[in-house]
Amino acid sequence: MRLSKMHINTLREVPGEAELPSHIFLLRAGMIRKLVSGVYGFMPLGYRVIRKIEEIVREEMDMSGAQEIHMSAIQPSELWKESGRWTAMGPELWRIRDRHDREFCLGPTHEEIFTDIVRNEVNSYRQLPLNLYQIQNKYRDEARPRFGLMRSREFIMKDAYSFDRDEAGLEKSYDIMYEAYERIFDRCGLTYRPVEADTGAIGGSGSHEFIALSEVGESDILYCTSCNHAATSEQMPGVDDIVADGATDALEELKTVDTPDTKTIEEVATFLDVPKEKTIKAILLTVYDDDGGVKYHVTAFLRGDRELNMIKLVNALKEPEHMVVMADEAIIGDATGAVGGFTGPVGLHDAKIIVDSELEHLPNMVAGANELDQHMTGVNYGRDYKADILIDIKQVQEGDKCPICGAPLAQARGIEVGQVFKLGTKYSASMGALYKDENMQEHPIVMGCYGIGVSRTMAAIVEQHHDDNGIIWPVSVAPYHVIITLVKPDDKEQAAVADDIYEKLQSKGVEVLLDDRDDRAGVKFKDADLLGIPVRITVGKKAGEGVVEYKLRTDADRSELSIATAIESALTYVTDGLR
RNA sequence: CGGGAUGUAGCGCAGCUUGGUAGCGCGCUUCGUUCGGGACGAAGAGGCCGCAGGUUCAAAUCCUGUCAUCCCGACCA
Repeated sequence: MRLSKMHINTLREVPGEAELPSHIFLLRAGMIRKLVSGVYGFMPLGYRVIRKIEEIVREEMDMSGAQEIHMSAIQPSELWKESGRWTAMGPELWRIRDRHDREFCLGPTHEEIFTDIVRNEVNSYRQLPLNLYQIQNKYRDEARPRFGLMRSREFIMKDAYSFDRDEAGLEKSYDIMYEAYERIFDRCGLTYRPVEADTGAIGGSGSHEFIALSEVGESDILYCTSCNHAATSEQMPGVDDIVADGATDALEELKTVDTPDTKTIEEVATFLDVPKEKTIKAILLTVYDDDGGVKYHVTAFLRGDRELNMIKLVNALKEPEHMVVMADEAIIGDATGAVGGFTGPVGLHDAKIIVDSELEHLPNMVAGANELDQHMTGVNYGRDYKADILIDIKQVQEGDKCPICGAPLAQARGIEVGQVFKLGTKYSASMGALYKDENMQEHPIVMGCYGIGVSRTMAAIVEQHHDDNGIIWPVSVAPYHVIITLVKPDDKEQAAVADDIYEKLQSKGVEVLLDDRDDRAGVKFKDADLLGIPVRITVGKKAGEGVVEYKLRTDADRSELSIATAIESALTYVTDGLR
């Protein structure tokens, strides 16, 4: 492609809306353009990158035995009501109506659709296992779209669904997808880590997220420095501190003490001169029903220095996440006897009491007395209060113990580029996707689902591969492999050499951009760097002597090579980059 | 959904306090000189100053409302 003919518009200045490198450079390079908040279009070079990523995904999916289909993004509400997610998904589900006032949604994911297809078309165990996938636009009406392609309301996703006759089959399908995902992200040039993940609203029995490591990522992960166990910070199980300091045996008497103006854990601990580990923190929540009415109140208790993990709490309550919200202190106080800042587990009423498992073993704690300016000391689980639910609800943090081996955990941030789920029979059972076995017995099909955010992967690649001057695409996803910078397009000798290299590389299957624009050399160099084309061949002054300049985008050095050697080097580099 | 900020040319911004003919830089067009790391000069084109009300002789500027965009938080298959 000749740049003089290509529609491209690079920006010298950083658009005000962009904060992150991926967002800034993709906009500046003219690869993406925003339509409205969270909705982007892809321009020629950007769309080539998307297609490269899609092609890698396709190759690996096809090689893994999956078959590509294409379903509509428009989905009838009936299917979602059948699965129960029409209400469970909440406002993120992008709902639309047709002229007959019939309800639809723009698909945020396609479990319902694929389950529907399969229940209509699969009857026999002979048709299993089956893995269907598509690459298509998804819609989620995000509360807060951010960072360009990183969190958008419309995005490109590959979603795959596996159908097996039993758990053993699912395990196999899951492993195949897991391995395909490793190959896909390897080929995209990403540094990533698969981590154990929460199964969220989709439900199911097991899941991994593939996290592209990046400081700007929105996902928090924890990984063990010793055994390599890794999980999202929401999912990492807490390891309870077991206190065995002798005091364990001697349970103190329950006493109420005056603690004026000590609403925070910090203040209480300081006032009573005890470590925060000896205190109990209360968190008040309200669970709402579908009509917006109060279903019941919840008081959650944790050791004072801990943070609540909302995901664990919601999972323990078995309620849809968006129905559980931090409570209005005044309302919940009247209903349950809690007193803001002085809430404790002793003497509450009309509230579901959920207690972090750690507290079961911690003796003689300090907790709110449910009276203004008063706390209790010597609070012991079992003797003084009991939980409706006693379970791990604490947020695990860097330095906490690995649940597998006990070594300290390290924390990292990253971008979730893929996720694999073991769905089990959640959808097949509720939607009646059944197969008959050899004995004419009907069973629900055992499902898995597997997603890759294609457009988000593009952003993640840029986050990991850029410098101050622009993007540095890995060869595998670069919009073009080689850019020939023709310094003086009107110099016949230079133009001839550039054309020669252009033709020769293209004939070998290399994708080449020829920068024959009537611009100064500096402008072309800056653009080449911004666009991130892996190999640059500059045809300039010495073209007449058969010498050109060869430079890799990853590399600061340039070298002068003969035309033939430059072509050979480029070809080798590109071939190696494509593996 | 809470908090904060911003809407003026394709992009980046000034002007608003103190109302009086719409500005700057980049980009774009033309001409000339330049020509290997975002050149220089000259001449141009390009605006419902987000939108709607209000105050006023007069509103980009003051007031009210509204919409949009971004940031922090909440939320996030």
